[in-house]
Amino acid sequence: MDNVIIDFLSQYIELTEEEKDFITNQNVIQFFPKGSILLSEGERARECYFILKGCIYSYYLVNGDVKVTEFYTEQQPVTPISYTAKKPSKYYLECLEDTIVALGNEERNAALLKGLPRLAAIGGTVMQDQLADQRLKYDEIIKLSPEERYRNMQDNSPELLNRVPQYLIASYLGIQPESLSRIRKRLVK
Amino acid sequence: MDNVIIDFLSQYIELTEEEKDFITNQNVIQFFPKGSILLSEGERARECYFILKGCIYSYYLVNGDVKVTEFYTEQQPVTPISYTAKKPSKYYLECLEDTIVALGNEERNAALLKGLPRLAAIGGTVMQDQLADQRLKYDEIIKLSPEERYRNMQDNSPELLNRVPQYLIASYLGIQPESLSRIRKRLVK
DNA sequence: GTTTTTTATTGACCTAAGTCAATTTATTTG
DNA sequence: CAAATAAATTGACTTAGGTCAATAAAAAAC
Repeated sequence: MDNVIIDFLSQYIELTEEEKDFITNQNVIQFFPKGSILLSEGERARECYFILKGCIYSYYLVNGDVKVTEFYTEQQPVTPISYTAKKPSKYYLECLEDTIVALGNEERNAALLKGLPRLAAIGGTVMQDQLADQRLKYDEIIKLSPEERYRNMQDNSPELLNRVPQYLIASYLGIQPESLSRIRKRLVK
Repeated sequence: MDNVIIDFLSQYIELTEEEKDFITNQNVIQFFPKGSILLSEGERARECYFILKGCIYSYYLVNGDVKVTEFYTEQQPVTPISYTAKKPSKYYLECLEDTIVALGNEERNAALLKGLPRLAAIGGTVMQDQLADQRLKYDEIIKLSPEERYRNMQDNSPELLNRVPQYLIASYLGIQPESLSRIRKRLVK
């Protein structure tokens, strides 16, 4: 289970066996059952997560309607804006499945960096990658119709489509469940 | 003119007069006339920009159609994905007005950091802010209709609406110029 | 394994945005 | 400042997606 986090870091840096052990021992692992709400609107996040197993999604509640903005799965860091910005969150984080995460917070991350200063160097790169991903996601929404974005999901992340209920996919695409149902019908032809 | 960049940095760090002078002297300032293309699709960006005066916008060309994704104005850093990711750009950067920028590149930024190591500390914060902004922009597009987003622009950045031709605003909102014209007509009532 | 609840589909109708063409208004440029 | 070009508006019509209600299918709970 723990090697998920080692695999992730190994994309950015080569780790010795001792370093891997150190990281593994520092980790605080926690299990959340499906439906657990990790962060609510108005709350200030004091922890960030790295998903070892399971799925988390973020959403806004806009006059009672759920507006999904992201799905996170294995090997993805989940860093709430309210964690870095230190102010109340405007969105929710909820487990879509039973989920196992490695927990981060300020003290623990500081301790990890102290014991393994080489990690500091990759922090910027990870964030750069996240920023680039986020920009590309935004750009895609400007460039493509909901139907085209659904086709992109079929091509690029078909596993998500099986994992996530369709009405949440619809919300993620910015449309109603009925419309997604009709898009799917159009596409099978 | 130069104090634009000092003002920007002062949001994050307090600078002594000597430090301000040092930064000002390090700056490479360049003028680009309206219509200059700073980056083209397929090109690899080797420079990043900080806008002292003027306006830059980024856009994709999708089968001949311009799809605007961002407008940058005074006191904003413009860091192309292709600059950090070191691979060909998928979008264009063009000056909407006569524009004056401070130029950054790897050597110059390294020299700046060497002379003023305290600056390193704020790099992460600037990037965190940019990531948070980018996420919020994305979330807004999921949550709001084109009309609502136009109203948001009226409230939050009315100066942009005067500075930028309407057909580019339409593209930025993800709609056709005709539709924006009709939205505007609806709203005056 | 049957009932209950949740999720997905379908139909009928509505509406915002798209498309294409024509016209008006602003901006450039000589 | 007149001509040329670019930008914005308007009209007529199409279409993708929204809405509301009913039904079907799937999943969860007992």
